[in-house]
Amino acid sequence: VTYPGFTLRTRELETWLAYLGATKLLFDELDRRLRDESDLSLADYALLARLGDADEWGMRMTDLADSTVFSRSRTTHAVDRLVKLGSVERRACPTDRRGSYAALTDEGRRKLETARLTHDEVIAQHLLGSMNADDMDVLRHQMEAVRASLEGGRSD
Amino acid sequence: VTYPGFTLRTRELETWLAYLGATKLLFDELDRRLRDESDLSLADYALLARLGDADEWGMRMTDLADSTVFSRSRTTHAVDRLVKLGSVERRACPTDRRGSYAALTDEGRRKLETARLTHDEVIAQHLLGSMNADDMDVLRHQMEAVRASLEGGRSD
DNA sequence: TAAGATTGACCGCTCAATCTTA
DNA sequence: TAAGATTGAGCGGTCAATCTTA
Repeated sequence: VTYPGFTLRTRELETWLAYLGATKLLFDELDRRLRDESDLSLADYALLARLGDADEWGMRMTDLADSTVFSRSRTTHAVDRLVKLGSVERRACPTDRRGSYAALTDEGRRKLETARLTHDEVIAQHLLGSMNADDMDVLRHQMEAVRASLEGGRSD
Repeated sequence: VTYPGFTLRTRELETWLAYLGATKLLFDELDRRLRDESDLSLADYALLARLGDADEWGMRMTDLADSTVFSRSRTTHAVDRLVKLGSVERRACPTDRRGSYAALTDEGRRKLETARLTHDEVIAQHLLGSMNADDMDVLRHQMEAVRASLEGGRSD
């Protein structure tokens, strides 16, 4: 289907442009609402949400980076900021002295609970608002295919 | 369907996370390939591509900003950089002396032609690769609904 | 008074280099 | 020698302030 030295057809280009534009608007809106209402960027929220799913010991930095699709250095910088803000704390890794854990503080957990309301509301309203269960399944499968097609590269 | 004080269900959350992760991977890959092969960021490419669709006079800065979903100031900064690189030139607006036009130079047009190959290849391979025409229509309609739900806010 | 556009300070992200332990 | 993680310089984007013309 696809080859070097080739050009997108009209339907393909329009699909991509619709996806690009809508996605930028959605991410920007979500980021803005989280900043306004919880003083958190979308990237910060993604990190806290991941840590909220982990147990009380938190997660290894590398796992946190992988699960958010952030680079290692970005994860280090962002976690450092969240530590300064009091939402996250670091812990040594008992089994591998190169390793480092990040975990939510009580304050981080509270902040996450509040921010989740904003986050879920924006996603429900603007992304999922016009979709039924079938639409969601279609979108999810499409996106899983995209991810499968790309997985394996990332690092830092 | 959606209200404040509410939480995403499993299917909804998984749909969003699949979309978020795949989109980040795709945008990062596209940005990386454009930088490697054409020395252009994805944002630069979006601007050049829009100018490439305009006539030889180019576009007003505001129209360029709106069509790329960038803020006005970001558009100014980015166009300034592209002018320095020789891909874009500025022109005065004859009918409104507040206005400013940006247009491709010959070099910009050449650069766009090359970059378009990379751009289209990545999109065709990783986004559209596993879709048929119906899938594309579904995705496009979903994304148009998202955009409609968000349109009207942006400025700077 | 508002619209088009720009400016500069600040901040987060990327990249390459570095450090430490496996 | 490689893996986990961090560091700091450089750069692009945001935001608020500003300038000019409508």
